[in-house]
Amino acid sequence: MVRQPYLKKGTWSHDEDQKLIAYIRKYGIWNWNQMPKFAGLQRSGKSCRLRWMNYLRPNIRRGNFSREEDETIIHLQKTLGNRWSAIAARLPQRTDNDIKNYWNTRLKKRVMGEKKNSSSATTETKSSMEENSSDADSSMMVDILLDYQIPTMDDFPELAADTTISLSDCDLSVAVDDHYNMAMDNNLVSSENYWEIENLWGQSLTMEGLDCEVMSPNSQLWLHEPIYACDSYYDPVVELWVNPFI
DNA sequence: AATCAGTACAACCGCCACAAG
DNA sequence: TCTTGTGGCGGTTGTACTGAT
Repeated sequence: MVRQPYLKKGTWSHDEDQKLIAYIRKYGIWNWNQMPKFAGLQRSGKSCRLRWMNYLRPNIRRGNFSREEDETIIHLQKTLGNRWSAIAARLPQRTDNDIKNYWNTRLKKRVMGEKKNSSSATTETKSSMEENSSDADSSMMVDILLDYQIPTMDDFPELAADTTISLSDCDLSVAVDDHYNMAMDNNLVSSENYWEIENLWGQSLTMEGLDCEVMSPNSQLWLHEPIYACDSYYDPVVELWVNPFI
């Protein structure tokens, strides 16, 4: 009988965070299920992934949602439903979990309250809504987001695509996916352009010059996999976090 | 100071889609 | 075609914090 290794649950400690950050910075993301073992973490791959995606990943903005963000979330939730990842893709630096929590704890109540008020007040409806500046502002913001047009390779002549490219799974590609879908719906971009763009993101995220021998016993297995380049995730904030402890 | 209730946020769970063998 | 492994998503729960009593 194979004994399952002990897997820690619950809140992450500072030490665990540092281990995960340091490991990903050094070796990139190759396989969430295998990674914790080599990073010295007694966590499930899922737990590591979640922690990284929702908390440790660079360029994440946390808390203090602006009024524009509030209105954008409300609008997008109205149009897209509870598709938090799709909503997050339209709100730079916000995670789907963050948006979901924010919606469930605050915005939902606010919207419900507004609904109650609006249903009780039967008279002043359409005209007053059009005059409502915050609504107009947020509508404009949503329009801007939905109208966003993806750049083509012509916009980046300095990045002629004759290099070897491997695609990477990252939020940027998710965002590109969503923008692509929107753009395709609006006949703004061809499929050829899409792959050029996807490759463009991929280029900056492939790994280079890693010391494979020290990564893991089965490093050969993942050497060919598309992963985050360690340095592509460089971020001054993470640098601040990591360096004092290495 | 202690306790309780409400709130915000972190994390887990179960399900699904997809790719590879 | 089926099975298995992996990653992603949304719903839900757990936990820490804060303010009221």
